[in-house]
Amino acid sequence: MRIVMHVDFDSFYASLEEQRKPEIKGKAIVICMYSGRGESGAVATANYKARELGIKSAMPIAFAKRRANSDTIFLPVDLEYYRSISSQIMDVMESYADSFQQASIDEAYIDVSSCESFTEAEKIAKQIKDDIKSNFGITCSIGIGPNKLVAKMASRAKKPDGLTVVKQEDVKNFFSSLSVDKIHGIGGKTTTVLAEMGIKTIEDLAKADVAKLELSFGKNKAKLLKEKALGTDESPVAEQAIKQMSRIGTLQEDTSDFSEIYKKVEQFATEMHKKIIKRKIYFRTVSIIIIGANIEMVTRGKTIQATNKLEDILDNAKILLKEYLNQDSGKVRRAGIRISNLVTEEQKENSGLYKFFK
DNA sequence: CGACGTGTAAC
DNA sequence: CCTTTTACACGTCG
Repeated sequence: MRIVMHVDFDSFYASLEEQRKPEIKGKAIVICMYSGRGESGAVATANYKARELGIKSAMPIAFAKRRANSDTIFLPVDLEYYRSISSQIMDVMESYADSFQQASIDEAYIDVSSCESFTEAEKIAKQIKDDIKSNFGITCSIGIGPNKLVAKMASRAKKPDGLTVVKQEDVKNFFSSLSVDKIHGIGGKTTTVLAEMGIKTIEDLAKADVAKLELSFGKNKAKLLKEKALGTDESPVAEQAIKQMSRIGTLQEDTSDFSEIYKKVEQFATEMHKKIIKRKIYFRTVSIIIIGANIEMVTRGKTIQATNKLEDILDNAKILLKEYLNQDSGKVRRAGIRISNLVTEEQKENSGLYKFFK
């Protein structure tokens, strides 16, 4: 039996800004991602004061400004700073872990199965919270459960600065009160379809007929939904191998001019190339990502032999972009690049051997 | 089955 | 009025 902890830093970006700018403490704070077109952009994080005004992550900045009052602070993201602090906190947390998994810049799973009991795990959680608070001046919310799914849902149950423990025998009771959209992995679309089937609570979902779920969701997802509703999750706490890498950005203005768009793609490709060389990663697929003036996203990709050369990204991106602009229509608002089908050096060598012996 | 493009979801 | 990055599942095509 495992004991898994999920740690979630409370409105991380906003908390860090508050921490280094004491004069804004106590105010509504909105951390913004600007696209480079004046005030256009989206909200990355809003602190709890700002959330009370109805300002939420992913909301267009223009919307947030309408909801803001004269005391609301708007700041641009400083990702480099957040990343450096995040990595320091991750190091601290990892020191408490039997195994560790960073889930994002502000979330991590800590396997503490070597604890004799949930009570002991809870003590460690308190230590972690104190440790983070005294060393970095921010709070976090922690959930403890028998697996990652339950731990994650527990950490969300009480925020900010929460600590929630859900033992195996408490899972059923903890879940029964919640609506399906509280399950990690069930978003708006799935919730709507489930509601049409008369399934509203996690309890409803746990009792639902799998065959009926399969009609709407397909075999795989139906099974997954059912498992989640029962609080089952065997996935281990372990760092996941990276499978793809992408960069995308907004153009100065909407355009269908090849060289304007390619300039941006080239810039992203160069940055990404540095990263894969440093990490000794090879790729097999190059894709361009295009978001039109209508905000619809399109991707066009091509798979080749494993490589790590910048030239291979650039050449393929160039071809794909030309093809796209030739046939498709409409102006482009945002453009970017993705490499996927990532392989390690070793995997690349092996695929070479396979070819050799074939 | 692999490749490709889209949709859903979470951050 | 519209950000960024990653993962995964599904349908389709050859």
